[in-house]
Amino acid sequence: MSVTIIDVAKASGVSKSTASRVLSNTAYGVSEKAKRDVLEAARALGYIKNTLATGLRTSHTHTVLLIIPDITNSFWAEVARGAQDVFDQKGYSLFLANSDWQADREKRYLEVAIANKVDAVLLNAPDIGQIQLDSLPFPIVELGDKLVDVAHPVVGTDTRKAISEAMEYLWSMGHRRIGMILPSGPEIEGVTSIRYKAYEEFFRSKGQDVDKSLICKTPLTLESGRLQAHRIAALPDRPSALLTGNDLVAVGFLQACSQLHLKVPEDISLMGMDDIPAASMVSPRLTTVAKPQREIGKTAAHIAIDLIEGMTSPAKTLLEANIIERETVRRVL
Amino acid sequence: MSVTIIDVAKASGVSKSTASRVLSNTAYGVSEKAKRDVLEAARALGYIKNTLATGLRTSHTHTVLLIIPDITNSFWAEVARGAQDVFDQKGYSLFLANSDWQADREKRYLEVAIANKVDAVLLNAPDIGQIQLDSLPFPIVELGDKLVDVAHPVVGTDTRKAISEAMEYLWSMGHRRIGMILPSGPEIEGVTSIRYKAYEEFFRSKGQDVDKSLICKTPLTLESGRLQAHRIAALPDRPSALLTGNDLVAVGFLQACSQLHLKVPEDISLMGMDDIPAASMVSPRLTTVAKPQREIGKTAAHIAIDLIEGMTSPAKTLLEANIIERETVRRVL
DNA sequence: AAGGTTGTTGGGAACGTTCCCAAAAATATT
DNA sequence: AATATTTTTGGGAACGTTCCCAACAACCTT
Repeated sequence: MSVTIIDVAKASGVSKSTASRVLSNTAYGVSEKAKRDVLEAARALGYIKNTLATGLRTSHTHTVLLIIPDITNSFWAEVARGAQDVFDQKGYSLFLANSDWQADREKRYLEVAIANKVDAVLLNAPDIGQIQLDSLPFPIVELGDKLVDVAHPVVGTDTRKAISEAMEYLWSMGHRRIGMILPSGPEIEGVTSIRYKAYEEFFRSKGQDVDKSLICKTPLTLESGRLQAHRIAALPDRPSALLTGNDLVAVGFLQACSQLHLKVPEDISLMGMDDIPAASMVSPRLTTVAKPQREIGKTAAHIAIDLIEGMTSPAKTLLEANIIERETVRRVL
Repeated sequence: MSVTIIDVAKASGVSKSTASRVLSNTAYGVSEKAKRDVLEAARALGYIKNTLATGLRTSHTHTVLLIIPDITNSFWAEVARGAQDVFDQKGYSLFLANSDWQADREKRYLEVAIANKVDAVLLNAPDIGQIQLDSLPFPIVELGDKLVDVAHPVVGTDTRKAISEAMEYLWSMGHRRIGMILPSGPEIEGVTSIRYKAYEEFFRSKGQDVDKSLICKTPLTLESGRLQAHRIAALPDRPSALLTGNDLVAVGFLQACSQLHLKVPEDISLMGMDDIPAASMVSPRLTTVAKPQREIGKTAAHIAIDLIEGMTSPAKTLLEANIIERETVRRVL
């Protein structure tokens, strides 16, 4: 079939042991000549190591599984790309899995991970209990903004800071009545409440009370962005700026605005969150706060590699979002 | 360490041979009782098969490598998703690789594929020679619109038909002067020329000559879309409709239009290609011809599986694009 | 009841590595 | 020159499966 280490050994006139020593660069205690001969023979024969055999023997596969909700979502695609780039560079191969937010699929993929003896797993899996994750035979790095401390490292965005910087930006542009659209649905990881808290905290720091009528919870979809535009347009005393839970909502809002008698940013300023590709394509181009998506993937990958190599790692890494100024926020007097 | 088939065998009081027989459902010639006992023991012990060992023994890993240019590009993300879904459902795991259009990376990944003994490879790799691909120890399915016949199956879009349907659509909306923006750059796979041919052919079928001044070649980016808008706005006798090489160009065009004295679709109709997510988010929402991205991934996966299982497969599968009517094409008299 | 047939079973080798251990060769020490 | 030390080497077992082959049991035949 394919050329094995034994073929290489024979061709270079040494035993498979020595051949293995040089080919797995575990090799100190091998003569220069032997080294050269083996390497030469390997190259000549086009030897490629069978990683299955290596993995079986060493239980070290140089393989990692990435479990994300949906690769089709640009956020996760960026995360995946970031992770892939560093794994690739470090000689690891990446398995990909889309969970579609279904706990049973997440679980099944973890079995795949065990079966394939991966060295580590990166995942976003809000639905899987910690107990289950802790008993796995490989290190885990979680992708998300989890608040609670868990046994494995988590890397995500510093949402609290992101919100407060976005608010500060709007404030600095002269906005005082700032509305907010929060994600509804099951209170996973306390993500909604951390946003709300940051919002409240911001106003408190400015010596203002929060006006609860400026806040609404809704699923973060295009459609609900449109709906909110209609609602807000009809408001007697509408906010001067709006911070939406993600870019999709903001884009939906924008779409509805062109039909309505609402102009952005003249009548209302709009700020999104995530910086999806479309954010720079709609018009006016959407001002938003970009999560460091690719950076999240990269950091998670680095942490995973550290963990694989037996080093310790930070329990929680929260990366900073940054504001992308475009055309949907205007300065008011 | 983990529980092996021998543990299961012991626990159920049979030999590893019988245990293997039932656990690898190669099992006819094993008593009902033994079957039940083994299954029961396996479940009780939480046995998960070591696929490395299986792979080493059988050289069948139930593993596939997908090499695409960039997962961050929604087109490829969709293809990946489609492939993943069917592989997943058929019990295959998917390795992901981003080549960034670099031939050396493509080659390196092929080595990874060999080293990991994958069962098949799906790739888009215009730069890799056929000779290299043909000598690989696993079936290959190529993703792309290749014209020439090659030794392995190709699945892609029927570009010719897509163009001619798009033209027909514009024609049916009353347009007669239809401009086209073609991809420039190295004439890979003859993709540009097939588009041009379809364009020419269409006019010929309508008994018209093509007006070469309506055609331009340019890299398919946002920026060149903007540039083209400026150029076309200044044209003395501008086309009534424009078919762009992809949605990105169309969106760039659209962006520039809002500053210019050019209204879409009132002054000029616009039709994109690909149906990227942003196409439905810009305003006016972009009419476009959608390639069956996810379907391409699925089909390629099915073909790969057929190939793995020793069945024959169609040499070339060209899937149909379909027109998504939105708001950038208007009917003229 | 002896032989034949079918159905079930277990032992052992194999897949391609790595790694332990002991042997051999080279070098240093007295 | 003999011994001690270090360096380099090769044989064989092991990783967890599958699969070939032979052995055994059970059931039919006649």
